[in-house]
Amino acid sequence: MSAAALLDRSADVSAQPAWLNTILKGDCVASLDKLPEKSVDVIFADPPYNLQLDGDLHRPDQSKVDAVDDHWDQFESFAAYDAFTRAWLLAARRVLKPNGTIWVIGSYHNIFRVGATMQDLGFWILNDVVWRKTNPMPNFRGRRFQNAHETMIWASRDQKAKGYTFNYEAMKAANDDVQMRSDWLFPICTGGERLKDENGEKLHPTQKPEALLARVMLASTKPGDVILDPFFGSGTTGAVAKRLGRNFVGIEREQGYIDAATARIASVTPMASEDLATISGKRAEPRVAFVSLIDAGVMKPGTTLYDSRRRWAARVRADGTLAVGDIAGSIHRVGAQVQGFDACNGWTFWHYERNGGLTQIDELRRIARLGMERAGA
Amino acid sequence: MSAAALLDRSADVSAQPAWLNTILKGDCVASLDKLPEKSVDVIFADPPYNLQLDGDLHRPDQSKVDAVDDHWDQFESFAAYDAFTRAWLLAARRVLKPNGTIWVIGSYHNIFRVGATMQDLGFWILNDVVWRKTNPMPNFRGRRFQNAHETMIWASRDQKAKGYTFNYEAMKAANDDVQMRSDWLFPICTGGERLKDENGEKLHPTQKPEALLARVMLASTKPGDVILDPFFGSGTTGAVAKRLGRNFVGIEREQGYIDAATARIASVTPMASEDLATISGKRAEPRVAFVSLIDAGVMKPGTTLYDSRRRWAARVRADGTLAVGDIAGSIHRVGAQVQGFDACNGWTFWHYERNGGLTQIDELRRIARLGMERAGA
DNA sequence: TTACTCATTGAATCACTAG
DNA sequence: TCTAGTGATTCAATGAGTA
Repeated sequence: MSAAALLDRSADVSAQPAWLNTILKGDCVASLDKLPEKSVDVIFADPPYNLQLDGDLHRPDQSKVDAVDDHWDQFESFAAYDAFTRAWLLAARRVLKPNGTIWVIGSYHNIFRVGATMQDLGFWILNDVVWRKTNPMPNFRGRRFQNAHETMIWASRDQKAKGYTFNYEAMKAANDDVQMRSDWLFPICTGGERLKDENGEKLHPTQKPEALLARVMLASTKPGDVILDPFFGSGTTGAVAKRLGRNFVGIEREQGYIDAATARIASVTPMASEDLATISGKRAEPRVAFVSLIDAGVMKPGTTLYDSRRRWAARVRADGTLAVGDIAGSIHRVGAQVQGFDACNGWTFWHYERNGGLTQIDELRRIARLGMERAGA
Repeated sequence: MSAAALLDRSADVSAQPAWLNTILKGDCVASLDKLPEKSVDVIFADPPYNLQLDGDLHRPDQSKVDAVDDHWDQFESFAAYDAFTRAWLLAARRVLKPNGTIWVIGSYHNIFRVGATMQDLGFWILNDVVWRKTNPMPNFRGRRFQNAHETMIWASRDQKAKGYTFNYEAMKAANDDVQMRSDWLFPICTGGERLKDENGEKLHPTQKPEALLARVMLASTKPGDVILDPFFGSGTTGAVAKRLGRNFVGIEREQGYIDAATARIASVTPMASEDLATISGKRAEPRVAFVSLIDAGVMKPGTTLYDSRRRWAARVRADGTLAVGDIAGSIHRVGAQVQGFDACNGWTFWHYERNGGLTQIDELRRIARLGMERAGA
């Protein structure tokens, strides 16, 4: 989307639902049920794992606990946590667009149960991403390894949903031109970023760093997308969304957190849209048919094309197909056939003679695209 | 245990059960049921990952990826995999000493199900440990993050078992005198360490590096302890156990793997006991991504960067890319493009304004590296 | 012997559009 | 919804071969 279109969209308030860029107060599942289905692009969830179990929770068969069987209580609390997890994930799934994705963050206390439940409900895991902390809390007793990371699960709505957003080229460019890995290094949230209450104590026990949320959104959303956070807490998701030109919806039960998050988000200045622009790879470029090069006169029928090492020579025909001996077809099919491969990118495989050397025909496609832009195509 | 005591114990063959330092052939659960209860100190398990591949995958050069499609990795459903997991974990738990611990390694395909089942059965998770690979396989289609790690769960037999072995001081000493973290960096198993069959092909599709097993054993076992591996495969657990003066028991179904593992272990020379305390893992040079400077707040989106002679000015964007007019990309690509070169080291080419003069952004990288080294990057 | 190029490979749940 | 066609996509190591 161009910067101008983005501005238009922001200005057209009437087109936005009332819940956009607000915090819904109340229970997570009840609030999710009030949102329209298939209405958000990405969900970021940081669910609690130290649930205070309600007193009205009973064993399925009401039986007396055998004092020897000390697994019962454990099982009971796991079962309650699983039920809670299942309920909010189901409600969240209804709200997610078919090509939307969900991020859930957790530690070893809960992430395995959450991940298994996500799989059971049909979510399709794309990656598990490790947040490595530069400055984790030490292990004071010296009885375990220092717990220096948390785990995020990134999943699409279901297995066949392939159209999710992943800004591959931007992630790669940001990572010194090699693919972004599944292990990310960030400091924990401290200092000025950490919200404090009136006593100077930390407001929220698990406030996430904005850099973590920024990476999540830059990787899996576009400007103008809607990001839902069903456990909004101190509002990091909302603050980062606003800064990065995205829309948010928060759900939170406690008024104290809602007040703090509202003030926090109000003080955020959105970034200039030219700083939000992102690179996109060839996939986003308009398609060019090989035959249109012939139509435009930049490629003449009868021209001979070669692979980079002149192992094969092909003749361009008037209808935009190539011929090598008995083999004929598109630039891609013929390129694949002569090499004995299933597939081949003809644009980069075939070359034409220019100034005594060989030039990829992809160069001609680039020129054709410039012409298309001038024509406003 | 002193070295002398260890020698005594090795000499007293009659005190050792017949199954010690052998590979039991057969089904995992059936073989476990034949072992006496509470007889092993540590279990290391590398169960099938239940990969669900859909068709072939080719590299950009059209070569086919040799994926794990072995029959032992095929399960009909999540329910079938869960039943399998539950069965072997239950059988393993009976064999484990009350103060014993268990390690299970997996990927996002299976580890969440395994972890939840472990909790259901009463195992008490001590840590989840991330194995970060220095040289993971890339994501060839550019549709996800590079899957650059696997996860290990380390758990005690139950919550109240506090007497498990954890060699805290040895781990700390091996890690430059700071606590060993839950994220470990090792290369995958290649080169001379990788077992080959008679055709020169990899013998086992998922052979683990010895360095990984060595750290597991140095952390959670003492010399003379018994380590059980119920999915023995190529026998890495046995080879490392012998080298480190520990005893092993393996369980494996396929005779081919048993033969190869037996020969492999026979060729291992045990380390001198006085050397056992001084081993540590390899460490790698930290690499800094430009975007991490933004994450850390030392570089702000919207900042203008210049080359040393201010011939070009570029704007830093939120996702870690640079923009000069229509040109956008990584610090390296943009530096190359404005100069008309094929390549450019953006770290030394671009500068930022400081105290009225220009400073290389490489200076910021040096600062970031100091922080990363502390995090064991 | 050294330096360089080129081919190979590893636990992988790896497209998208037009008709 | 299905089919056919286009065409996008890789990092770190090892090891063989060559200059």
